[in-house]
Amino acid sequence: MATMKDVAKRANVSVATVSSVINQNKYVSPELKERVLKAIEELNYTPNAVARSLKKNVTNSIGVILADILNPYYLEMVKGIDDVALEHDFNLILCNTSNDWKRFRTYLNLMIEKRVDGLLLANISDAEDLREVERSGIPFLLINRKPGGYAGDYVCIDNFKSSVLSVQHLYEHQYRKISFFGGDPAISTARERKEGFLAAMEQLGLTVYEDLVFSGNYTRDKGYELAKRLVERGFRSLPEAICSSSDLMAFGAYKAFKEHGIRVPEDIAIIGNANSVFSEDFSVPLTTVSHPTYVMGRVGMTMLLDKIKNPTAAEKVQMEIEPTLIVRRSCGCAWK
Amino acid sequence: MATMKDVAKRANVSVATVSSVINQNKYVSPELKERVLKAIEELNYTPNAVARSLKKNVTNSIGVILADILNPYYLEMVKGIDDVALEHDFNLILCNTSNDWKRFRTYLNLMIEKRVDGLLLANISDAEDLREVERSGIPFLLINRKPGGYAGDYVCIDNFKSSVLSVQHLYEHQYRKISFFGGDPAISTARERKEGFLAAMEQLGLTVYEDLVFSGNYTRDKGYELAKRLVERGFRSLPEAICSSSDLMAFGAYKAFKEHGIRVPEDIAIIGNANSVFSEDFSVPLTTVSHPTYVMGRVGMTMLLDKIKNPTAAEKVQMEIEPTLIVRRSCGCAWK
DNA sequence: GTGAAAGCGCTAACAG
DNA sequence: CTGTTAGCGCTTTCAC
Repeated sequence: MATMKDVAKRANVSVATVSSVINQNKYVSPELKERVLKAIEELNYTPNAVARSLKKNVTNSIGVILADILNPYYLEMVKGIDDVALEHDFNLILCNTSNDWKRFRTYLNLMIEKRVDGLLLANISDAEDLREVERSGIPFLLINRKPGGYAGDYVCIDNFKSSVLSVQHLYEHQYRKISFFGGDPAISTARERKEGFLAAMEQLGLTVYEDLVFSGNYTRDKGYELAKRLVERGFRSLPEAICSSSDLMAFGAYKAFKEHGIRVPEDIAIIGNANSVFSEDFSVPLTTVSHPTYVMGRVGMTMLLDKIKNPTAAEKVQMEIEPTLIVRRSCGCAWK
Repeated sequence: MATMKDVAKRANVSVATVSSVINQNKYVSPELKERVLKAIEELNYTPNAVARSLKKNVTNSIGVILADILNPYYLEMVKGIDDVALEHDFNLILCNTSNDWKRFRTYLNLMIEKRVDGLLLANISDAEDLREVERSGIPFLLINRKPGGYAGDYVCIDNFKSSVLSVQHLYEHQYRKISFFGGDPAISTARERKEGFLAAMEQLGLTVYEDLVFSGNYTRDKGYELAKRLVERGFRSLPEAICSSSDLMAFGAYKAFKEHGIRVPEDIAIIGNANSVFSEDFSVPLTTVSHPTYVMGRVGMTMLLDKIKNPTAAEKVQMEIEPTLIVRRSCGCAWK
């Protein structure tokens, strides 16, 4: 592959001149410029970004660390990140930890070795996991997840609010006995959604029945299992509505109810969370909460680039993006 | 950030020795090794992969170019690619072209500048688009899509077969008048699915009604629109079944039929394609064809790494992975 | 076994 | 304005 030296030789100029015309940061006479451009063309020369990175100590690449790439929830977020990155000529190095701590460490180390200019971490629910990142000195920003009470920079969805919206809507439907299907308490978003549920219940003066509040994970199977458990306690003790922390659990719950002849929303209402693809095409169009993940990605990447450009800026950037309720049918709207 | 020189100084050895202990490619006496390791620890030294890349002319990174990252179809594929990459200490640079030719060129150029060791292209349906890639000399492999009659290396799903499976299954249900909802003919997978449909129809001796064969795109809206068109021609002229090239179009078609009181599968059967997430939770559990995209990703990355390791290997690697039929309810199974 | 030194391709003083 | 040159941090001969 042709190098700058080759170009310089062919154009009969110095490498400095070649560099100047490529970077357009110095005046070069039209004649020389012409010659250089011609040589570049003829040699099919492409600048070597590796060499440039070594020299300038900047790689124009960002490491994006995700807990689970199979989760469609992250799709729009990644697109938002990527769109902004490209606008600034940055590249994304994708790191999927598969919720595996060892994999996380491996990736983190690789990112440090590769000298990424910044790190976007979407997998941190525990401050402990940040130790190594901080030690590296690489600018970073938490996105989507964050440890409780985290004082550093982050951008995320207001998960607390997402549950509040759900509970309020169910309340307006006159439901009073509401069950909560929560996620994994090890994950910050799940903790926040639960807190939102409890706070909303209290604020509305509703009784929280301990045996109707569940933790688990965001999967369909878990929703199925929890609903099944509810059903087995007897039809009479069923809650009037379910506030689910994920759409997937809502899907699973529906399946369990259906198997037992319990109708949604006639016998029991359900609200999901996160507005996943296809939730509209669900057996009963799912009422859920929409999370602006694309915006989160864009904002996150923008904030990170700011930090990189301006590392000394003291002000913390903490941002929570507002979710919105998407009313469809599973909550009982258009039925009652 | 500490460099090798710093480590060498602190350990009172030469940089060559430090390099040797890091790469473990030369004998170093236990004492020196000990000292070096200690210095590395104390200085929190991390090797600079940029410098190494420059010297070794190898970056350990692969550019993955996708047409549309929002399409969940690619999720498992990317995971397959990433899993294999990590096993070999490679990183993925994610490039989402958003079906934009200019973006593709921009990314391609960036990948060449960054001197990726290989390119995995999931967006090529036209040989023309490969010109620049070939000129770059970077090892590459087409994945998922490929130009018709492409003679280079690729791995993809047998899309032809996916339609054949669908038609055969519909045939077994005694459906004879079958409509085809196709994708964008500019995309290779759509072309292949259509060819498979036509071939299967012919092979089974079924008549292909020109006005029941549609091209469009894989979206839900398009499915809705096409079904609507069908309905407006009159109930009597409706086909018995629809072979859809995508699940999304099947979802859209269902919606249109439902609005007109046409039942699936009682009045008309539908088979989707690609087994998207949630197709099981669809209003009528969708019969569809499963594409082993994770396997495709793994195989693709493995093949590419082989090419990188062994650039002179003359043999072409062309692989088509078999899809499988997923029978659920929309085809009429468990009803008739 | 260990170290000195050249050089990967580029940028950025610094001279001229 | 243009060219010379010293590195960026690392690997790898080649001597000792």
